[in-house]
Amino acid sequence: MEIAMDVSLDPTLGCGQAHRWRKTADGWQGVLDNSVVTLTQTPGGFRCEGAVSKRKILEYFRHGDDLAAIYENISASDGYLASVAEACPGLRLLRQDPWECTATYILAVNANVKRIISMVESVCDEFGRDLGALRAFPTPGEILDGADRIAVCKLGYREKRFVDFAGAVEDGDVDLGAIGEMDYAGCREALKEIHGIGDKVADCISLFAFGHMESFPVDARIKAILRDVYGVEGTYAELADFGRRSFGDYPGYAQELLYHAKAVSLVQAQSGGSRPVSTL
DNA sequence: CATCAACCTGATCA
DNA sequence: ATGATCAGGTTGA
Repeated sequence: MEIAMDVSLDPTLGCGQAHRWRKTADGWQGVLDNSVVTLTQTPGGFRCEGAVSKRKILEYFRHGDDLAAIYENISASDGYLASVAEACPGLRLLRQDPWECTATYILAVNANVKRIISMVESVCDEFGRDLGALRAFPTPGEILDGADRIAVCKLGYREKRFVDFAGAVEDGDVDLGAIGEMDYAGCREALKEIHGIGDKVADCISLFAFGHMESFPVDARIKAILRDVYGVEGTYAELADFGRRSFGDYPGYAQELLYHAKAVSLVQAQSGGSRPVSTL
């Protein structure tokens, strides 16, 4: 199936917002709507091999986002971001499944990308349904049914949080559908009620699963960029607010671009690290 | 309300 | 080789 879209698969699937995409010789392989799919870049978008509906693909890649308009808006807000946007065309935010996104970001706490991937994969290997080349991300029920085997996944102090979250979803104590109906502030607060979810993870889930564009997650990397490039330091709330009022109408996209720019070492080339550091 | 040590695990660095 | 430090934070005091 051919998908026409303004998108670059490499930064979009490889930037760390989703944790199960792997670049193989054939293209990007992952699981979408419980089907194994392989995505290959084309000039006008990408080709998708696998049993998934076009509707699901378009939804996952946030087809409605007008990337040109978003990049233009962001670029007008800030010179550094303009250079980042120009250097990284086609980076899209994804709309991830709320359950999987929340569960994986509970695992992502205080761990590097490699470790996050290893934890997510081990959870899929241990509990997920066999889909052929890959396994599905497990359902809450599948995790609870095999909870006595959870130790093999080596989740550390995330283990109890992960199983407890599965139980809360299964029991209806956490209603992700209802959280999806909330505005950004409500969504964020509701997510923070869940043990193991703090400011940063709540913002990631608000952005990557619930599509709240005003979310500006501040992790260690973003914090370093705000300090080194913008000379800003402060508490989580202060830094997130700085991001929200500084980068146009799409703070979430701005955050993802800044994050990716750091990944490709643009910060050193652009900042020079000469600006004074101030507090808010 | 801000600060801070403790926390599982695995990788890197001295 | 073996210990310190750190990595996409959160919690609880």
